[in-house]
Order: sequence, then structure tokens, then C-alpha cells
Amino acid sequence: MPRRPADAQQRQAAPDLPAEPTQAGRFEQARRVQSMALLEDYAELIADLHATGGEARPTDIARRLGVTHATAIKAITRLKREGLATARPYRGVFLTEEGEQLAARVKARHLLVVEVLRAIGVPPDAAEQDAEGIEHHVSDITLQAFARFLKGVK
Amino acid sequence: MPRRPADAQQRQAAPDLPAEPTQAGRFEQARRVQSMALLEDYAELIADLHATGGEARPTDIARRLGVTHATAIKAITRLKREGLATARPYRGVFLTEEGEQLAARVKARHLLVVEVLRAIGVPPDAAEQDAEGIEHHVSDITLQAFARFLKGVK
DNA sequence: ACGAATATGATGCCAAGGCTACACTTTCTT
DNA sequence: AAGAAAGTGTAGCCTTGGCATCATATTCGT
Repeated sequence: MPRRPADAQQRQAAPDLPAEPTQAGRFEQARRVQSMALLEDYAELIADLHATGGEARPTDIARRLGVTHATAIKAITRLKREGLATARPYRGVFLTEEGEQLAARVKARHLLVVEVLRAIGVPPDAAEQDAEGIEHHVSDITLQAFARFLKGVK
Repeated sequence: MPRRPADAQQRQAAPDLPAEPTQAGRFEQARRVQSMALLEDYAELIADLHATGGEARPTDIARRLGVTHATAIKAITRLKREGLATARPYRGVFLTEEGEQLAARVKARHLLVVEVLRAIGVPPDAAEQDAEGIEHHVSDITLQAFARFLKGVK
């Protein structure tokens, strides 16, 4: 996480708000997106676990993500800190309202990305694999374009 | 960088080689990709600086990327460590043969991704912005599909 | 119901990639 | 040519997200 530069040397203190169309701006944005990716993945997975099995235990989460439980717990801590989740010891993790909304958005986006890749002719396996990384970088504007595109080819 | 797990607890020591089609496998792959993204961006930029201006100084690189020069130098150190670049103090950074190849691949991929986004109907600015993050997650297989797709709509 | 197995949570370690600050070169300007 | 400006490199700090390990808590099977 960039932690607000405030560097005096050679950066004109961009007010952070506008997505300047400069190369540096694009890279900054990409880095910002990246820092959200983890939260998004966890939120989506927790929602999925609740939707299917019923519980989202740290160990389940860790296994599904391919990390150790310690890593999962650390991420869950961050989710709690961000107000996206709560957890009762030995009772699993629960998404807050905000967390649920994030998860829903992420899931919809994931499906759309996979669909678009498939429509373009990407083999199913590759589509699934690449979507996992791509989805986090798909902006709302691009997402809308994806939806329109699918309506066209459907 | 994952640093080879060797965890004994609940992971069956996957030989690292096969891209297993499991969810955990997909996430691992996405993380692996992520760790390459930085090197790719730097290599591409260095090649671009050489192609246009002529020199790739740490400060130029830092400015273009929107980071401080200290950060750029750290990344350059990693590039050197990975055998992708060399540097002569106060004389700029140079890509090795391998670095050049990486840069070329990355650039071609970037252009293709932007083109595909445009073809799908994504506005230019969004296409440029999103491609910056997306490109790193586009596998060779998907890239080939992209190329075929463009031939079709061209 | 109790002991083994499993899950949980807390620590501590590591590397990457941000940052600031400071020292030292090089280059530019006058 | 000398001082100012700009570039370069080093060091130290922070956060994130991996990891292993250990001590507990819970759950399960007999």
C-alpha cells in the first residue's frame, strides 16, 4: 500500500483523486488495484463457502486458496480491519453488509470476464486461469463494455 | 515470492511444475504471475527509453513509473540479480539479451491486449489503464486466442 | 468420556516493494 | 573554476503476504 507519498523530490503532489492519463498515473492505479485484489479474493471465497457449504473456516479458506492457515488468518485480520468481515473464534468468518456487496460485485465481474474470454475464443481452462488475475484490473467502464459486447455476440 | 513452501501440514507438496486446474492452483499461478509483473514493467520501460531517448537512468525510470528513485534502484537491483539487466554507475541501465527478449514479448503482449480491449468496445483511456494491469495475467494460450480474434474482426 | 486428531490463533521470520533521509557524484550555470 | 542543481546510491523503516512453529481449543471416534 502506497501510504501517501508526500515525496518532495520529483513528484508534484498529485491530489490522489483524478486518474491522470499519464503513464505514472496508470502504474499507480494498477498498484492500487493490486492492493485490493487480495481482499476481493477472500471476500468472494467466503461468500462462496457460505453459499455452498455453510461455513467459512480459516482452514477451508486456506485450502481453497492454496496458502497456510496462518496466512489466511492474517488476511482475515485485514478483512476485519477494513470492515469487510467479522469472525467469531472457532465459529468461522462472516462478511459484513459491505463485504457481501464486495463479494457480489467481484463474483459478477469474474463471471463476466470468463464469459468474454470464452467468447473471444480462449480455451476454458486458460480462461478460468487468466480471469483469476485479470478480473481485478477490469474497471467499471471496461466491465460495461464487456457486457455490451456479450449482448452483441450472444 | 513464494520461496518454495515445503509445508507439511495440509498441502501435498505439488511438484510446482504442473498448472493444476484446481482453485488453489489457479491462485498460486496468479500470485506467481504477480511477482513477475514488476520485472516486466521495468524491462519494457527500459527498452522503451533506449528506443526513444537513448538512456535509461534510474531517475527517468522512477518518474515514468511514478515511484521514487530509491524504489527504482531497488527494482533495478532485482533485475540485475535475475540476469535481465546490467548497470554502469551514473551511466544508466542496460538490458541483457534475456532482458531484451522479455521486453519485446511484454511490449507485443501489451499492444495486443489494448487492441483487443478496443475491439471489444472499451474506450481508449480505460483500455490503456486496464491493460496496464491485465497484460501480466494474459497467458500465451490466451494471447494466441487474442491474435486469432483480432484477425477475425480486423 | 476421554484421548487422538484437527482446527485455531499468536509469534516470529522472510522477501518484495513502497517510502524518507542522507551522502556522494556529476553536470550545469554563471 | 567554483558553487548550485540534479542525479545516484545506501541505509533504514513500513506494510503486505508468504512461510513455519508452538500452544491452545475444539471435535471426533472409540
